[in-house]
Amino acid sequence: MKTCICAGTSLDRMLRPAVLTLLRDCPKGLHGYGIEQRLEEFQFCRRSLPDFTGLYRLLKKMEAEGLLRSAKSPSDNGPAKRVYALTVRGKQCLSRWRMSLLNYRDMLDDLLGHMRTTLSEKS
Amino acid sequence: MKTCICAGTSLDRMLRPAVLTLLRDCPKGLHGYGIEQRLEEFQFCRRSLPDFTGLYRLLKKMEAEGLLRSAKSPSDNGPAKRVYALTVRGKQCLSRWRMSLLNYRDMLDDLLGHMRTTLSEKS
DNA sequence: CTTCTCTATTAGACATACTCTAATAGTAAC
DNA sequence: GTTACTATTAGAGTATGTCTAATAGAGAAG
Repeated sequence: MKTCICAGTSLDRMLRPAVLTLLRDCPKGLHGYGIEQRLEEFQFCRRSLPDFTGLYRLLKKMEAEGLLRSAKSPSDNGPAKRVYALTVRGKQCLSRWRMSLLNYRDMLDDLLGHMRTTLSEKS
Repeated sequence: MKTCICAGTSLDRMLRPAVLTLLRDCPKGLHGYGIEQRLEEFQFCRRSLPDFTGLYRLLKKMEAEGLLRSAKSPSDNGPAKRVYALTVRGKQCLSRWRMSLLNYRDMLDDLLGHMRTTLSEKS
């Protein structure tokens, strides 16, 4: 039997702002593999790090959207990396994300309030 | 130009727990159209109510998953309705959702903390 | 009777943001 | 040469939506 979504394996839409935050904190840029590893710092990645494939595709998409720029960079201990860094638009995007996530938190609190409300009314 | 996701139009995964909550509070059951209207009470639906098609499909899926049961019911002022009500598994699912959403809120707070942290370090 | 509005559901096509499986390839240690 | 770590990509599938559009009952307005 499949596990129900209510088990809460992951919450979407947190990866983009997390990537933007990591890159803001690392002006020299980061490559996909390095980003993946640093995502451990975020609580929403504790259960399991996001899928590599998905992350790499997201980075390409964000570059196409003008939020990131990238350059190939040779590596000492492996194949060449593609290093991503924030653009000006990426920085603007990050600050808008902060407003949106605050709003999301309010929505979550509201929903949790609805869920609790009638539970206590029933008791 | 398309608007960026950072604008925060909506947050996924809130519809299922909201539907379960509405049905918990209405033991006689509700039909799709009625659920749609009551969703206005939830803050995450303020901007725009979810699409009818999506809601009806969700209800069918949740019934197939054993979370809801349904029955046809004639209507005074329109075509017959399909009235949905919670099953025991649906109630269990709802209480697990509460735990998951509390966890989501912690993850969101953590992410917001990361976003703020280095902003203040920079100033 | 026709048209409009409100009620009520369904179908098809698309978008987004993931996941899982798998392949490819460089470097270094053993 | 096999294993381990680094690094990226491709293909298929899933979950959760959106938009457009069709169908259909019932009551009111003209």
